[in-house]
Formats: sequence, structure tokens, C-alpha cells
Amino acid sequence: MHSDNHRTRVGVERRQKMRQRLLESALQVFAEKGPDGAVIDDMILAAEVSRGTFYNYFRTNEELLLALAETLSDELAQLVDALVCEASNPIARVALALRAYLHTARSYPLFAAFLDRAAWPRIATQGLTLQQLVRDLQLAQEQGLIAVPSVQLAQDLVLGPAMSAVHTLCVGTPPHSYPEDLTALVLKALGVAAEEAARLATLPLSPPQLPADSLLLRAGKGRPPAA
Amino acid sequence: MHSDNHRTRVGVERRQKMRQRLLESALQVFAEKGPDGAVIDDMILAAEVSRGTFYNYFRTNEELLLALAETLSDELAQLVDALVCEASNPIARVALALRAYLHTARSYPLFAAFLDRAAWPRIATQGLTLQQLVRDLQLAQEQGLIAVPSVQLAQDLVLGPAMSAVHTLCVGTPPHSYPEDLTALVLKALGVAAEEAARLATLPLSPPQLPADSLLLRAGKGRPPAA
Amino acid sequence: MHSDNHRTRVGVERRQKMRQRLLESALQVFAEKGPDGAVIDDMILAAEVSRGTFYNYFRTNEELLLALAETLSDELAQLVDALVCEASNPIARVALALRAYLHTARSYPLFAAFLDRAAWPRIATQGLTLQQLVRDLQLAQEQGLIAVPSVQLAQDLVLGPAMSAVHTLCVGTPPHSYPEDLTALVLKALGVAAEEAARLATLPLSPPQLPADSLLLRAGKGRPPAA
Amino acid sequence: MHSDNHRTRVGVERRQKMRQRLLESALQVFAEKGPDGAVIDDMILAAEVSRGTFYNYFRTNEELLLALAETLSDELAQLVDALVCEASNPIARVALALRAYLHTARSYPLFAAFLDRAAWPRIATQGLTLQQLVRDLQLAQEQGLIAVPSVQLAQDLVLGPAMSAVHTLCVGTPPHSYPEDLTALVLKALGVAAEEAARLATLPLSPPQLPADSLLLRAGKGRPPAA
DNA sequence: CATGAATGAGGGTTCATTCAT
DNA sequence: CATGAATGAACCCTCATTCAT
Repeated sequence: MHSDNHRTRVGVERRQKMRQRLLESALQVFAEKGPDGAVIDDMILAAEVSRGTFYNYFRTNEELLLALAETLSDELAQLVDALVCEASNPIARVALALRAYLHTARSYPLFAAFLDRAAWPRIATQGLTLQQLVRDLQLAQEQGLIAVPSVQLAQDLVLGPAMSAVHTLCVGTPPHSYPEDLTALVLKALGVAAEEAARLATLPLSPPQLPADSLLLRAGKGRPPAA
Repeated sequence: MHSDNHRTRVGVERRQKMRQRLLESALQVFAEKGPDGAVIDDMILAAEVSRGTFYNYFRTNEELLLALAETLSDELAQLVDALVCEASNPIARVALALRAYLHTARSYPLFAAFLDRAAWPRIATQGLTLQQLVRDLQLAQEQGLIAVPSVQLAQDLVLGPAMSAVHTLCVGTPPHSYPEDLTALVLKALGVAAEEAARLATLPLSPPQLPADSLLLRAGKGRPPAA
Repeated sequence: MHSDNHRTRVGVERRQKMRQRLLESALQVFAEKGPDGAVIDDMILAAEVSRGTFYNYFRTNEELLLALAETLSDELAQLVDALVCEASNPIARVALALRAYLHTARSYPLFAAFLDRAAWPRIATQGLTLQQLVRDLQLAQEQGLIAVPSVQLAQDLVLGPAMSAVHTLCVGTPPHSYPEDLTALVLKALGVAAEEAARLATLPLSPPQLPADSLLLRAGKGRPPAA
Repeated sequence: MHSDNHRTRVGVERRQKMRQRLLESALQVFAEKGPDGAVIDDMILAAEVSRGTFYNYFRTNEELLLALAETLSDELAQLVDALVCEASNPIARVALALRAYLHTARSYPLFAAFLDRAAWPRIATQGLTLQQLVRDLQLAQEQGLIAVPSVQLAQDLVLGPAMSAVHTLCVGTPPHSYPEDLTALVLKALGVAAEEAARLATLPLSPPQLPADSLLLRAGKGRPPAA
């Protein structure tokens, strides 16, 4: 029958909607209270759903946190990939990714707060789209684009400042060029020559592309990304 | 009478002992479970004291955490100060402090784990002896020893990698020269010339001096600091 | 849809039931142990509910006590009002209210015990239906039906003996006419002439009317009110 | 030896002092927090003694409460007896006792607060010197000085208003003649003729005599008893 | 005796999870 | 599926009591 398909499809859509609603609320709650301070009551109050509904979608708060991290990770990966695919070499990709990450954190304060409170080390390590970045560092090293004693060290030199900068973005309003400044200096640490670092850190950045139903867009209400 | 003084002194000493015992256990527990996973029961089990005793010394777990952070901060500050006082200029002091921090983290895995789980951003920001480091960065900038767009940025470039490296130390065993390698690259990021960075990152480091009743010594049982 | 209303209504009813069950148990427990001796465990044991359920209805034991006092106060007020509305003048109403109060205390020993243990001064003052009584005393004074130096004094002369008599009812079995005897003498104290006092203290008292779901009825299982 | 006696005597005196100090503090604490809200910590803080010392004098808080009630009871009895011994007949003694009780409550607010919070029904019944009053009521009835259906009823008509008046004294400042007014009306309730009641309620009241080390005097700092 | 640290039972409160409607 | 009441384990905190010094 046709109506069965219809019923099913409508049902699936509604399920998606509810799931997104929960993720959206979760982002706000986790950003505000941190992963250990947030309790299920906060979630259902924020989402204005019943307790039972929560459990129809997630079995624990931890599972919700992971789902949220995964969703954000995917969106971020999309956003970064769109930029990075244009780039010819690995170190340029690293520079673009780092800047995109910081710009996103600045444009979406909830995202930044979430990263600042929840991400480290629980999340950052395990997923938040940094796999590609690590691979690019590896390639850059192999291709002689950077000169570091070890790729591990390169990671600490990229991720550490990134993390720290997210915190800075959360508690203050650093100058407009902060992402680019930081990127340039990080590249210098990796052994890129000063002029090349400056160039790579200021490559034109096409405006971020987020899917229409993006969590960041919905929850963030983001400030307009810097012109 | 003399006995009153004696009684008082003995009492004070015993109180100190118990307090240290609690701090010692707390370091282990916080290192293992993190500040949000640790409950008071963990503390009193680890310290083998009664529940009431806990409350005779600390009103909440949070207060214990702060006391612990303060104690560690003080010890670390002592340790760093002893090294740093020899240094002639601010940027050399930054290099020494960073290396000392990482060496300490490597020598005392409990300390590293504590930092990795508890320190960011709850602790690192507010106290863990980084005040001096921030001041030195400021001075270095003023004296033209480093060249960064802002001191805030310099902070992110020092503290971020430090934090990240502590995590690396916790989960793996990077090469022996990791602290020096990282320090050299961080200095390069700050604008120090490569040779000067290498020199500053390998200044001789006198062995760490900890007070006899040091928490690190007692709780850490630390590996022998690398020769 | 109709089912939503139904579901809601059923839910509300069940909530009411549970609340009444808790109040009923609370009356027994408070009557037995007093407001300061009763702990939440006593409540949940008596009501045979879980600890969590208690907190779904009341946040603290004190809040339960207040809710109970309010409920009893309301029932008592209803009961008294039904009698008193027949009365033509304020002093007659005072007499009827006083007698009704004592009869109720005698008919419902749990109520008496509760009053004896909990009521003074925590409850009596603030609510237990005595507002009307105070107003009637005021009116009586204004209309010259009683002659006392102050209404405050009149209050002490009515409420004091009432309270004291409740205690007497709790610990012994005074003669059948105790409420009427006491009422007559109290009226005399207020300046009512002896014969008039006797008359007012023995006006016919229609049988008490309690709502079907009355707490007194359910918890008290009351002795049959004296014929 | 003589010194042994000396040592013993000095010791006994010091014990008395400490005991009185504890009782004095206890009166303040019980008056403020009530018997169920006061904890041993309150006592030792108020008395500025150590925890151990408390237990050298009283085994529990309840025991302290009883000792305090007994002490106050004794002092009150002394005070009342001194007045009452002059009185020729039982009903005059009742009047004097009631007035003395209320005057004392007014002069010593801590005493009044203690009675208001602690006395009923825990204390009043069991000791606070009302034995004599009950006996006098009995005698008065036997001698035909009062006319009440039962002595029990007479008790409720005297003690109830007394209690209630203490509360009134605690929360407000009734007119100066309140004790006498109340006494006169109570006597009328008991069947004393109006003029006789007025006369008995205004017999001259010699100033209260308290022992030099009276608890009331020390703790109360009493307002000067009304002229 | 005075002291105050140590103890642990008792009681309060939260919150994740289940389940009947 | 959505709902929200019921549950109880886990935690937090207080405070009476003991006891070595």
C-alpha cells in the first residue's frame, strides 16, 4: 500500500526532527554546564520534551554527548573539506583547517563554549575532525614542507594552540586577525619560512558552507562570520 | 606551663599530617577519575579515613581540589623559581619554566594525569604557577626578545602546546628530548631565531629541588628524573 | 482528540491520590513523633512509597508539614463554618467554634495528637482556622457582647484553654461535657453572664460535615462523634 | 591534710562555675533555636568550651535541657514561694503565682522565649513548678473558693492562658497591666466574683527575690521588673 | 579535667532509569 | 511514540559520641 510508505516516511522525518531538537538543546546545555554538570533534566527542560522521549532517542547522557560530538564533527569536517579541497599541498590544508576551526569557534559561541568545556581531552582526541589534520601533518613532513622532530610534536604544536585559542575566544574578544596570526606563528614553529607562513595564513577563505539543517546554524544563531 | 605549648604543637603537627594524607590521596584519585568523577567516598577510601574526618578538613570536594591545586602550584613554583632565578633574561626564563614543567610532568605521572584531567581550564588559568610565565612573556615582548602580535597570542602559543604535551606524556612515551624539542619550536613560533631557540631550549637544567615533605615526592614516587 | 483529555485527567487524579496518601501517613507520623522527630524515612515507610516519590510531591519535611496543616485547616474551617453560619452573633460563633474544635479533637485522636505536638506555636498561630475566631472576638467586643481589656487578651483566654484542653484530651478521657464546660467558663472569663454563657455553650450542635475524601475521616477513622 | 580539702573545695567550686556557664549558654541557645534545633556545637560555641568539656557535665543535649528546666523551675519556685507564703488562701496564691510567672516572663525575655519554644508540652507538664499551683487549685475547689466542674478543667483554664500569654509576651508588647488583667479574667472563669477577682489580681507584689547566682539574673540581663 | 581530632550512623537530596497509560 | 509518575542507588552532609593527649 501507498499509505504505509507515507506513514513510514512521515514517521522517519518526525524522528529526525525530534532528534535534532534534542541535539540542539544538548549543545546549549553542554556549552553552559559542561558535560559533567549537565543532567538529563536540563536536556528535557531545554528541549521541552518529556523524560520518556529522551530515552526514546538516547540511552544515556553520555550517548547524547557522543552523538552531539559526532554531529558537530561531521559538520565541521564538511565545512573544512569544502575549503581544503582547493588546496594543493598538505601544509596549506593544515593552515586552512586551523583557520576555519577558529573562525567557526568565533562565529558560533555555543560551539566554542562546548569545545572549551567538553572537548578536551574527552572529545578532541577521539574525533573532532582532526584525523584529516593529523594526516596532512604527516604528509607535510614526508614532503619536506615542515621540519619537526616528530609528527606527534607537530600535533601538539597545532592542537594545543587551537585549543588554547578557543578558550581565549570564549573569555575575551581577541583582534580580528587572531586566527590568521595564530596560524602564521604555528606554521613558523613547524619550520615554515616566515613569508611563506604569512602567505599561507592569509590565503583567501571562501565563506563557510553549512547544510541547511546544520546544528551550528540552528543552535548557534551564529554571529555573521567575519567579512 | 610548657606542656600547653607542647600539646598545641603536637596537635598542629598531627593536623598537618592528616591534611597531607588527604591531599596525597586526592592527587591519586583526581588523577585517576578526574575532578568530576571523583566522589568523597573515593577520597576517604584512598586515605583510609572516616567520612567525618574528611569534613574536618575540607567542606566540599571542590575545596579539596582547590587546596590540592594550590599545593601543587606552590611546589611547582618553588621548583621553577629555583631554576629560573639563574636566568638572565625573560625569554630564557620562559624556556626553563616550560622545560621544568614538562620534566616534572614526565617524572611524576600522577601529576601529569592530574593536569591532563583536571587542569584545563579549571585550574591552569587561575593558578598553576603560570602567572610568572605570563609576566615573563610580557617582559620579553617589551624587550624585543620575541615578536608576536599580542601577548595573549604568545600565551596561547606557550600554554597550548604545554597542555597538549602533558596529554601526550600521559598517553605515550615520547622521545627523551621531547621537552626540549617542543620548547625550541615554541620559541621559534614566538619569533626567536632558530639557533638561539635551540640554545635556550638546551641550557643546562639543574636537578629539581623539592621540599622534603613535597606532595609530588610522596604521592608521585616519581620515576627518577631523566639524567 | 478525546484521549488526551482523558489521559491528563487520569494522571491528575492519580497524583491527587498519591498526595493524599502521603498526607494521610504524615498525619499519623507527625502525631506520633512530632514535627521534629519525624524524618522522611518515617513518611515513606508509613506511606509505603519510595524515597523518590516523596520528593516528587514535597521538597522537605517542613513543606509536608505545612501542606498537612493547610489541609487540616481547610477541613476544620469547612466544618466550623457549616456550624457557625447558623449563628446570629459573634460570641455564639466563638462558642460553637470552640466546641467544634474540641469535639473534633476528641473524635479524631490523631488530629488531637497532631495539634498537641505540632501545633503550638508553629501552626496554631499562622493558620489553623483561627482567623475567623479572632475576627469574631473583635466583633463581639465591638458589639459589647464581651468585656475584656483587649482583644489580644481575649485571644489568649480562648486559644490558651483550647490548646491546653487538646492536651488534656490526648492524655486522658475527661468527662463527656468537657468541651461545653470549658466553653462556658471561657465565656465567663470574657465577661458573658453565667446563664448566657451556659446557654451559648450548649446550643445544639449539628453533626459535623466532612467532605467524602476528608483527611480526618480517612486517617482518623475517628471514634463516632459523641452523640 | 588540709590541702586536700582545699583542693577538693576549689575543684567543686570550679565545677559549679563551669556547669552554670553551660546552663547559661544553653538557655540562650534553647531560647533562640528551640530544643530540637539546638545542637551540641551551638552549646560549646556559646559557652566557649571544648566538646569534651560538654560531655564532662552532660551526657546528652536532652540531659542539658532537663537540667536547665530543673534549674529554672527551682528558681521560679523560690521566687513564687517567697511571694505566695504571705497569702492566706489558695486562690490568692494561684493569683500571685500566675502574676509572678508572667512578670518573670516579661522581665526575662530569654526565659519567655525558652518557655515559648521549649516548654510545651515537654516541660510545663512535668516540672516547671506548677505542682504547687495544681495543689492550690485543688484546695481552692475543696474550700469552695472557686466553682468548676473539675480541677482538671481549672488547670486548663489557668495553664492555657498562661502559656498563651507567654507567647504574646514573646511576640509583642502588651499593656503593662497584662498580667493582672489576664489573672482577673482567669479568676472570673474559675467562678470568683468580679470584684474579688479584681482585688486578688492586684494585691501588692513584693519585688522578686532571686539568689545572687541566679541563672535568670545572669543570662537574662533582665529588663528591670516593672515598677 | 580540658581539649579537639576521629569516627560513623543517620538523615537529606539528586538523578538515571523504568514502565504503565 | 509521548508522557510523567515511581523507583532506589548513590551521594552529600551533619552531628552525637568517643578517646588519646
